[in-house]
Amino acid sequence: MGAEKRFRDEGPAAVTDIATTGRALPHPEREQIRLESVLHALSDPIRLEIVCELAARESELSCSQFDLPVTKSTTTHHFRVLRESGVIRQVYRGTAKMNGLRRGDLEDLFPGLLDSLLAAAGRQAVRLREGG
Amino acid sequence: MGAEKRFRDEGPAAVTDIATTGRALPHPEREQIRLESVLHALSDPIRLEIVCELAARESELSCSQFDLPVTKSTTTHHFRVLRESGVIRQVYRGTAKMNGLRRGDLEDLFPGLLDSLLAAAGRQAVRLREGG
DNA sequence: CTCGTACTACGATGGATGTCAAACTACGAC
DNA sequence: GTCGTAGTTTGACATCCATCGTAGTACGAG
Repeated sequence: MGAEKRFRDEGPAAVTDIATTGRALPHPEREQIRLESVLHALSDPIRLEIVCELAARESELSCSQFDLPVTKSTTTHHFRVLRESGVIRQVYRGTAKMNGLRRGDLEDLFPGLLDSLLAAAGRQAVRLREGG
Repeated sequence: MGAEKRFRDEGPAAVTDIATTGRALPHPEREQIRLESVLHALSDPIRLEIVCELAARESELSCSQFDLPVTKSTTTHHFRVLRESGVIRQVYRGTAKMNGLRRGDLEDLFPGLLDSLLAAAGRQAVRLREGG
């Protein structure tokens, strides 16, 4: 699927995002978010877990607060997929990178979808835990 | 992600599925359906289109009734992914292979999810058509 | 039995994807 | 400035995946 290549060549001049600290991160606009990309992003167990965790706590979480069974570079990769698909918003705060669900945008584009997905994931988690 | 290999070695003796004609097709049981697999299946534009079409007409459709921009072998591939993920049920009727959504099973496992997904897909189709 | 239709199976292929290790950058604290 | 923490980048690698073409199988009609 044609994932648009993105560039990180902005010098210190091009700070487009209003982050609390430097370093801008490319996010798709709400209108650019594609359902297929969202579904693809959530079709990976680790990314689904991240999103569920993010939904459970209402607040934003830094990448390091997740206990994931992969290395740091893989973690970076998964968070980037989630961001570039439009599922989460990432902002630097000092040395930490805070992650938050883009609830509003997703609800606008696909009403009810995120909640259904989270409910489905929760249900399955229970089902798998009970079933052994 | 680990798709369980399946076999098609049942001789003329093992007709497990109650098809109108021979040839059985392996389907996952309802309890075996995984959310991640469903999302992965639907994250492909062609497969999403198939599912939308299948939902629009309430009836079952044969593979050849879809006008897809890929060859026959690729079409076979996509239908198999949908079947093996538990999204559709396939049954042979004569030389045709009829496809139907597994609405009941999916609703049982993930209440409301399929409708949200279909609504989201429909909404996006409208949005993309209008936006050019 | 033969033929046509509908679909499958089997490679092959180019591109995406998940994973890691190692080296690197950015920031806050001291 | 130096150090440690947090996250990135790069390159490598194995696997997966969508796609195709060609050859093959299954079934109904004649």
